[in-house]
Amino acid sequence: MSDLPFTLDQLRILKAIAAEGSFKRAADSLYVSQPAVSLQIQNLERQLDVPLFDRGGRRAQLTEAGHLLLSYGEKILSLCQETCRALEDLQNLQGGTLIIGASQTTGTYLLPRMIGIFRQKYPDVAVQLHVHSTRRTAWSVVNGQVDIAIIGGEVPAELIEYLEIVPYSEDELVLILPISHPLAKLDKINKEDLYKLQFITLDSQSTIRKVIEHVLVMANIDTRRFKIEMELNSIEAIKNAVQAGLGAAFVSNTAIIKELQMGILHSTHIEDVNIERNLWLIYNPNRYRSKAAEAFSTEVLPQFASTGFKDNLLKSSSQKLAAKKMDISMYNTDNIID
Amino acid sequence: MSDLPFTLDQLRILKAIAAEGSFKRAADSLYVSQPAVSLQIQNLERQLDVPLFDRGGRRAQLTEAGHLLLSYGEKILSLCQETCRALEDLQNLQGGTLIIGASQTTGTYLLPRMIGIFRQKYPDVAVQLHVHSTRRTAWSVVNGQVDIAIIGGEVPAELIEYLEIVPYSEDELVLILPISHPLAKLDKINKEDLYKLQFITLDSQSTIRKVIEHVLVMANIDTRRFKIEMELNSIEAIKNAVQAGLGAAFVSNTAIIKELQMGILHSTHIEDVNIERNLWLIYNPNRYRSKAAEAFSTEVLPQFASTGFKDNLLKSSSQKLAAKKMDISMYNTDNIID
DNA sequence: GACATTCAATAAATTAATCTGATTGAGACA
DNA sequence: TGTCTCAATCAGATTAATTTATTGAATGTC
Repeated sequence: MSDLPFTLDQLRILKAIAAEGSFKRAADSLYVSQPAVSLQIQNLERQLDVPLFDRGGRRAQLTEAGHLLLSYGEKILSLCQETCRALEDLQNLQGGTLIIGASQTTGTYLLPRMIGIFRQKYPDVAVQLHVHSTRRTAWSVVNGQVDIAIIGGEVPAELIEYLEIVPYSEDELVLILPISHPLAKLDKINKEDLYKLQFITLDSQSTIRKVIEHVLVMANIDTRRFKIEMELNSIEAIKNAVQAGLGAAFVSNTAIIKELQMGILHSTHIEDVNIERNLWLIYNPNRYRSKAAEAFSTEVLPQFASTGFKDNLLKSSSQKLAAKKMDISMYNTDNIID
Repeated sequence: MSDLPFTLDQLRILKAIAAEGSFKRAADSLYVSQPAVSLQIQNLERQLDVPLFDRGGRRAQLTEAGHLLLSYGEKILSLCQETCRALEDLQNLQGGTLIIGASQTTGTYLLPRMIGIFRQKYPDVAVQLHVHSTRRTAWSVVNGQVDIAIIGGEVPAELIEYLEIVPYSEDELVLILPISHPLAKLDKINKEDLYKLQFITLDSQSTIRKVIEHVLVMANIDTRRFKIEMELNSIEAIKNAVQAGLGAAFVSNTAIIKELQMGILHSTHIEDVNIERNLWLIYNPNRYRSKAAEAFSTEVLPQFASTGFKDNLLKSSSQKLAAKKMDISMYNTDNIID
């Protein structure tokens, strides 16, 4: 098949002969027989149609063409070595890239800490964090743009069959109030008090808001009576708005750790209501799992997971889905957050 | 014997699969059977102990390691080719190959004449002419697939530092009309008449069209008022369309020499407007320059060049850039012509 | 949902390439 | 001239690579 007039082995032999100064010693240094060396060089000369050695005496002397090929050959072989090194590095997590997807809350408050831990262990792996809507994140995992992702919303139905979806942990949503607010003194507030508040919320399509409304409606709270002061699309912006006294908001408790410590926000619960959502780990079981993704999954993720996650992970990976082929594309990218 | 974990043939196969997007098509393009490809890739994966493809379905998708090996493999293979060229060149300067790149107009009308002259002098040099978009041509020069190229468009900014770019000559663009057209009797036509014409043009992304629009707008002509009858992607097709009376078009005057002689097209100018573009000679100063390329540059190119080209060439080649390491690859190939 | 198609993996058989061991011939040196 | 070493050559064996044919899975079609 080969259109190429030489092989890497032939270059290696050429180099060895040049280094050793004799076919015999080159053969010894390469642990092959002397005829093997002779034949390969003959092949090489025949394929290139150029003599590479002056066989005047017993000493092998390179011709001009031999020198030229040797100098190129050394470059080629060293590139080959570089290639091997690069591949090894990739295996040993000395290089490579880990791309993690997340929705806003987890991407902002949870993953940076995880990535910090990972980077301490594997400083040579470049980590990228892609924060997008659940929908878009799921698509990225399916088509391989993202290795693994942690999301708070439901995976679009059409993608479920292409993904491994593992319950990762729970995210508790709490009500935050300005510290100056009269209700901020209480540890729990009752349902009726909710109707008196001004709310600052995310977009109505966001997962967090959907979860909240669902839980509250289940608890016989009429969310339609809520007064919504404003809708913002950033959790940081909501926190600042609440802090400035503009109203109350539901946010993940992971988002306000710092503010609670500093005493600039107050968080509280609603009597008899617990607002929680599941966080899910998703990955594509039909794709090659990089070493970096493996290390992140087994060494970092469990530290932040709820109990049972590890078992879930193992179970799910053993119940491998039939490998289905994915050949559809995402057309409308949305910008729904969280 | 081989300590090397891959062979050049395996790299060739890997590259073919990546290019063709399938094992089967790669096998066809290499003139081997499909199992040969499969087996070689399996060997490669076994030797490297790393999967190179995601075999999710029928589609072959490179893994991270696959991409890494591919990018190194391309470098290695291109170095091998360079080696061959250097060797060919050494044995006989009348042998060897000269590969010239060009964009559509120059490749169709200018270079064939140049190559004819060159072949008279050096009948044993095999000359290849690669006609592609400016962008793709520039990439080919950078990675050594093409020795020298003449292009009409701007070199992509990211490649400028890897190329020597020399102004070569000017290409004048003229308006062509069917001989039966009422305006064909005039030597020059005035601006207002342009708005009455039906135009046949190249794609709006083509260099020629960009140049034309730019010059006309500078001359206070509102190109948005032009009636565009059709867009074709071949200059020959445009000429035929004009000849058939379907409309008028702007083309390089080098493209219509024959038609003018035969009297089947009429060319004209616009009053007070001169549409010209620069043609550039590009080559890669960091690569081995073949004897054939040298001969073409010094003996044929000057015959068609504008005055001063020779000085430019000398000046530029003396100001040799520090050899920069080229470590990027071209990802999206475009098909924009000229 | 059944059918035909296409692609990649596998199996078995064939062919090609490469290696080895033994031998021969050609310089180098005493 | 004889001896020694090296490289070339030959025949046989081994290994590697390729081909044809087949299977199974995934897609697309009606």
